[in-house]
Amino acid sequence: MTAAPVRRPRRHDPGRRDRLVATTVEVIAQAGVVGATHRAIARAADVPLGSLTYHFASLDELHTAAFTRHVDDVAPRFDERMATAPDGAAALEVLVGHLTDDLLASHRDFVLAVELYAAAARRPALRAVTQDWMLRSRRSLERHFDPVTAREIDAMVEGLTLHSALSTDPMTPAQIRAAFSRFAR
Amino acid sequence: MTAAPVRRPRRHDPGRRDRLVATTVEVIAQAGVVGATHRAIARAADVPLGSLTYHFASLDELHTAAFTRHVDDVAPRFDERMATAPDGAAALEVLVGHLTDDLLASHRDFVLAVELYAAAARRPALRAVTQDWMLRSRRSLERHFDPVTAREIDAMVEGLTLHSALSTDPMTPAQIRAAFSRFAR
DNA sequence: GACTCATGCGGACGAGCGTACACATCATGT
DNA sequence: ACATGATGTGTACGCTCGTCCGCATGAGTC
Repeated sequence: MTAAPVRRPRRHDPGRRDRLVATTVEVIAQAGVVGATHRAIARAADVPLGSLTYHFASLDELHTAAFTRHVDDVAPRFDERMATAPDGAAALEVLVGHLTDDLLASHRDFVLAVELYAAAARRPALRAVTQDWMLRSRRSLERHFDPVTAREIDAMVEGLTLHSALSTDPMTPAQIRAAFSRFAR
Repeated sequence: MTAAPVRRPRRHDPGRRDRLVATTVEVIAQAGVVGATHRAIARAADVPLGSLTYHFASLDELHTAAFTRHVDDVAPRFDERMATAPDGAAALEVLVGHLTDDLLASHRDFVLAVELYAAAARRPALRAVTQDWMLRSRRSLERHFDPVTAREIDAMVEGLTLHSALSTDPMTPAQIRAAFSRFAR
């Protein structure tokens, strides 16, 4: 009797490519771009190593696809929240919620943003992804504010996000609200 | 006649440790933390590979020393500039100059900042370095503004830096000046 | 001048990496 | 039923990496 070789059953898996991109986003969030190796991603997605080079020509391409996906996931949600605010004052209040509830709750999104910025500083493809994200945020804010103000608010959101995520002494919701109230008409 | 082995002359080099830290800062600025390997740093500093492990127990320790040095280099300069401003209005104008002249000119400092943030999200030692930097910036701003406003300005500087460095469409000095004027009393 | 030890040097080791590729499998069109 | 090509799998290659370590050197001390 020959021992049956331990063999993972072959799997027909349409949409694996998409699933790999989604998994890569999570691996980057957990281990950074530096930790998002072919092998780490393959392990996380439970696929063989060779599957990655089949679906993506290079690791860079996979990273880029992951960041692009993340932006395409986050930007529309932000836009939707901006769209539901009836006026500028409500929009500012949405921003307060965005910074207190969402971002503080998910270290994940902060890591993804900052990993993208660092990678974008060195890789033109990712710089384009970042610029797209910034532009979409500004467009969402322009639902309620003029372009110049929208840009200032966008910068403020970025800065407060950083402070909230890395500070020992996070700002209170009241302080954040006060900061945004500078932009009220 | 035996060929003389090509041998770099041994060098007595006091302060090599400091020089290695300084070199590491530059390598990180050029190639990111990911590119700041023992070998890359040794090459840049023109020292043999073994010298790095002699002076630093691990690569992490060297990276941390590099970021610490960078903060100790940048923070006092910012504080000095704030100290020379006679009043709040002048301080805001210093910030405009800081964002238009200094940061746009040196991609270097932007890369170092964003690399630090990304690394800090994962490594407690670097998080402490980042928090120290943030605190010192706020203290500098408190020379002219109350603590709450100082914090808001600090966040705005951070956000505008990001936008200036990564945007296709950088803000004009006039726009930056207008943004900071929201904090004038 | 002899001793000592901090410092400097170069090579080596094992691990993990990106990528390539030969082969297995199966959905699909005929 | 068969052919075909897209998809899935396992393994191997060459490379770079962090770290280690034996040895060389020479400044400082007596």
